[in-house]
Amino acid sequence: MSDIVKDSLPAIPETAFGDSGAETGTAHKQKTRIQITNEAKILEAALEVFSKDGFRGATLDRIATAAEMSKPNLLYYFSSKEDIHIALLTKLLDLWLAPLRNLRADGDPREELSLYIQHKLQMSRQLPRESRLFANEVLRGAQHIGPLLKEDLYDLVDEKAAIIQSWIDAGKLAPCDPRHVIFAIWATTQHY
Amino acid sequence: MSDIVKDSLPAIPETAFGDSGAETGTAHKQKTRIQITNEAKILEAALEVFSKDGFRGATLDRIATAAEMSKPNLLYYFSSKEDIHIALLTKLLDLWLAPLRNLRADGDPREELSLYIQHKLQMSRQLPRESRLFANEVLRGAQHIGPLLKEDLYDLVDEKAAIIQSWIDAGKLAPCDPRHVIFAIWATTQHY
DNA sequence: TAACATTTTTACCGGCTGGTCAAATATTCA
DNA sequence: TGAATATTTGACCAGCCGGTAAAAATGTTA
Repeated sequence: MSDIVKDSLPAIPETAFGDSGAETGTAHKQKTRIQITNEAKILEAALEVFSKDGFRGATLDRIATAAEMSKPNLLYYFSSKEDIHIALLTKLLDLWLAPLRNLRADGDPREELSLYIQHKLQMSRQLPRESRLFANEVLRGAQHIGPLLKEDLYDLVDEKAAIIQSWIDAGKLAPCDPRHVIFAIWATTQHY
Repeated sequence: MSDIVKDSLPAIPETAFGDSGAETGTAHKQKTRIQITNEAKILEAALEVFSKDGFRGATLDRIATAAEMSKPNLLYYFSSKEDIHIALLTKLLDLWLAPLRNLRADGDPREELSLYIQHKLQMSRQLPRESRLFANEVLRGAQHIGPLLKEDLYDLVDEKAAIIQSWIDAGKLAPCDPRHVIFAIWATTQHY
């Protein structure tokens, strides 16, 4: 299959999500090497399973098998199925929001929106499981990341919708609902 | 939420899918009134549940409850969970393909593609459950309608890709992979 | 109404589900 | 080393899963 968009944009950094070290605020115990590697294995397995079958369709058994681990052992690291799901979404949220974050008020609307779309498309091609994971979650009404989103997403959408509105007001862009623009582009995220 | 597209296109006919009467070929027994109404109730309930939770995530119990029916009673009309799912997809396949079918070779490329997109968007807004149902199915690799699709979809995509290619050859459209155009627009189907 | 076919319910099954518990094992470190 | 801690395992549970069997209830028709 040929590409509709060039693949050499900013290039999504695989290591964009760290966080396995010092926690802020509450003094957590230092994580063991085993803990770190096993939690990573579990989240990788969970990404595979959740992105394919959705939250309800996924099972702990399959996640455990994919992580090469017994189910009780898996539950030693995460206390419930929902716990894993939330941990996974939390870990990937910033990555998922990155394209929108990059939208700049200064700059040509057409160019900025085009960049945003390319960034989104690039992500859905390079990280299809992550894209499907969020597609599934949003599809089902964002039941699990609702609280998370409140902190980040709403402000972000507000902020970027304001930018789009400013372009409209300046006559640089045809009048339309700024939020609807963002949502419409979001819908394009998943290519399958 | 305001509309980005005018809602008064061809208007999707609710009764576009009949089929509850005479079967072609194999001589089926005439369906009872009760059969007709109950099968309709089940498919309506199944649409609700499958579109929300996907195939694996959906359960017969929930479908039965939604159809106000006991589970064994439900299984009197459809012999398995997969049976219901396939029946539902089959029933809605033509509806789902309709927008693409309408793409005409004669006519302005910009206008035709724009119409196609509007038709798709209209469908995802007016029939969100149906859209999500197919989105889910395609997302998981079209495991259940694979056979069905072979009959219809591949030919259809071939045919319409050829139309787009002819526009490119005639210099009416910027060069690109015609199939990719179709897939990109498909991705826009689900708005959530 | 009686014979018949259709529909619905009740009771059930084996396997899977998310999850617990306590015991066994491996690791760390004084 | 050995004690303390961290990890892993196996056995288990109540409830849900898709699905079955057969009897009971209902509808149809002569």
